[in-house]
Amino acid sequence: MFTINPTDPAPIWRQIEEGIRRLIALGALTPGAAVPSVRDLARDLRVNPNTVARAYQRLTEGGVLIVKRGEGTYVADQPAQPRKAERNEALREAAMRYASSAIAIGAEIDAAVEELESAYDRVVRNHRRRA
Amino acid sequence: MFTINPTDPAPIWRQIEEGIRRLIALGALTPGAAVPSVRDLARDLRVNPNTVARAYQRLTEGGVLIVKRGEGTYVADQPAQPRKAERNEALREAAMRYASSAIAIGAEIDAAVEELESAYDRVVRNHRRRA
DNA sequence: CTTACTGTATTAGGTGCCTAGTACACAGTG
DNA sequence: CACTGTGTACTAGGCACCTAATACAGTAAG
Repeated sequence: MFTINPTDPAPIWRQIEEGIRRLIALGALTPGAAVPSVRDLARDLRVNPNTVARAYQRLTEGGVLIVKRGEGTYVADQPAQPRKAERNEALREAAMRYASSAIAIGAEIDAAVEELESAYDRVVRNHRRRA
Repeated sequence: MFTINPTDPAPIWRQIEEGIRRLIALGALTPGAAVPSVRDLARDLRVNPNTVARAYQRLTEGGVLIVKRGEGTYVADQPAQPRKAERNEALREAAMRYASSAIAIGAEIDAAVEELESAYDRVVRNHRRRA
């Protein structure tokens, strides 16, 4: 599905949460589709089941996933998207972090944009390849 | 000088380290310039002196700062820059994190680029204003 | 019913980060 | 000399995160 980066300062449960959201945004996970069981995904990612459960729980609270207890977890019929204002703010903060890092490294904006486009391509290609 | 984001999952000492590197890259801190004392910067950022000391120590080990014990800390005459290969890798990873987040949010690449350019502008302006 | 799979909850332990406090060695100044 | 301001080092405590192990509740299939 996706990978976990242990060196990333972001908590693993957040990486999983974002990974699921990304797959839905990319269309790799469609409404009603079954999501891997907590134990399966934990084994795949080599992570503790509790960590996966925490991510799933947050996604369920957020209206992205639907849990059928004893049966499994599924993508909601209409996966909830953050409000426009929240999306803009989240994007702005993410851009700010990237810009700060890039400038600290000594990268010009052109290089930063180019690398960003490459990254976008890579994520989309990676998705299509595994799909 | 710069600000600390307590909600950022990145450790504070790393934010400080990056902040100093950013100021040098922007020209706000020139070679030979004095850097705030550990206690002063700690008071400004409302952070424990140990945390600032840790960042300074890493920057000193990296050849970015020079410490004159009992006197103060200064920007090295020729601040060390990471190797080209390392810079590219760091930029690629940062771009990947940004792209992953942006896609998960549901942002198109155009919006991501636009927000990135805004962030770059903001960082540079903010520097010139305080300088 | 038994079995095997779901999600969920609880407890315990280890690690990294941050804070707080204290102490030491060095340099400059009155 | 004493005093102040440097960087540095150490200990102790609290917190978030991750892991590990175990147990419980619900669903489906044999």
